[in-house]
Amino acid sequence: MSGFTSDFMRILDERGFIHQCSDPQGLDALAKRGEVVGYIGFDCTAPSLHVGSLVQIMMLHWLQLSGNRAIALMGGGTTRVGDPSGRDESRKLLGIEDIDANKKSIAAVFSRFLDFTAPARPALMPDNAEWLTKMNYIDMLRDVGRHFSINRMLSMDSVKLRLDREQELSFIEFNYMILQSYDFVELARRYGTNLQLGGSDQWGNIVNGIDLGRRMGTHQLYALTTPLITTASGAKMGKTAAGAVWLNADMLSPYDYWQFWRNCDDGDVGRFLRLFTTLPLDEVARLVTLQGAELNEAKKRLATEATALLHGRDAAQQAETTARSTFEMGHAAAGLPTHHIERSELASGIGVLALFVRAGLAASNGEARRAITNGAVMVNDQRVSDDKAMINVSDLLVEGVIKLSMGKKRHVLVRPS
RNA sequence: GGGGGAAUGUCCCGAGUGGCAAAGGGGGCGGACUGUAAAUCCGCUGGCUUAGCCUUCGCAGGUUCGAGUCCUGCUUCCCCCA
Repeated sequence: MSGFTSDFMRILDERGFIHQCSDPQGLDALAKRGEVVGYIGFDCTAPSLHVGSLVQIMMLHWLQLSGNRAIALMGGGTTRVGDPSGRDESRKLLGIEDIDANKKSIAAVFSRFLDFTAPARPALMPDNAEWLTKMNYIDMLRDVGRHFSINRMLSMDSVKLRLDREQELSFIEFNYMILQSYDFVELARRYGTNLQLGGSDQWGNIVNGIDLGRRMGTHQLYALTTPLITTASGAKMGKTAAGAVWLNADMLSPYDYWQFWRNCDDGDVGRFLRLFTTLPLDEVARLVTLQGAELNEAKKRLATEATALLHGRDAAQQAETTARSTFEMGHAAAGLPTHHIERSELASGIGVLALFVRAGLAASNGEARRAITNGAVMVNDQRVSDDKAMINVSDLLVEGVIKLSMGKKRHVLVRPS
């Protein structure tokens, strides 16, 4: 598997990004000459991408860094159709305004990983709505559709799994792979794109695109997929106490993002350092030799480096400092997620239950009440045992905040305003 | 077109003789132990102004003191025959 001569392929290989590749040697040769134009499509199904997409984003990052061209394709068109890959049920069809809003919100994170203004080979961010929405049905069938064999499409995993389980697969979803294949061809024509990257579940769709390219007369196209990233305990990566691990700061604070990495399994540290940070591999090798409690140092490094990539060095540093003073010194660190409340409201007093719900630490009064019974609730590090307790201005610490804790890990500051 | 099954706690799977806020899992959350890890053990896992009240078993009606459970109609899905 080794023996790559290009920086791009060597880095991807060494850091564990490669699952399948249609022609490793051919791609290596292209990359060696800096001639790779690679893209990844991101559908706009939510207002933010989450860590699940981070592997892909990191590949684009390395692609550009190694002197090739990276394209982040927004799926403004394909999202209107919905990818059935790896799903048991059809997605709800999203409204066009939603897709548009999602797209804008998603696009922001890429500037952290890609340079769109570089003088040489700047990264690009087209939207497949640019061409897909202009297609005419008959032309589409004649130009593109005739190259697709239904027999073969039925054998593709994304389709076959649904059919085997006798689960509904609508015609619109069935068309997704055709659109994705066509994207590849269109990007090849527009920008000289020759590589599509993606998760392992995208292999079928990508290879279809290569096939279509051959039939429609493009230059040679390549496919490269990443392994499915799971945690050491086998779970799909990307859950935390706060829910999904979003990349947008307004949906998951840099502090919580840092915590996500800080809390990873021991067995994941090395792999995650290679995939989600840009630390040199010898440094990674050194970090993973740490044993037992010392491994925590490696986790902090992972958290800070990964957070720095996404939210900037300052935010990462601040998250680390906040974590240290919260967990290692037990203070109400100012950098904790903060919830604002009217000063007047606090003056007249607010019940603990309501306050914890407002701060997002409990879903309902009942849940907060149960948490109190379980001994999980603390105000200013004092355990609360009375669910009728009232919180008011006298609870403000010298820092002018009230620290709420749900269990040992979830802390929020309440600040009057 | 005919016949037979299924739909349960708004995360999922799943039991449920007319007395049911409804067994059991998984997942999640919390606690203990640890290292903010894993494993293990324990608790919690409809809502509320909580001695009580309210809303839940596909949808709409009905029988009954009382319906997840019985009856009727409807919707969706699956199986068999055509």
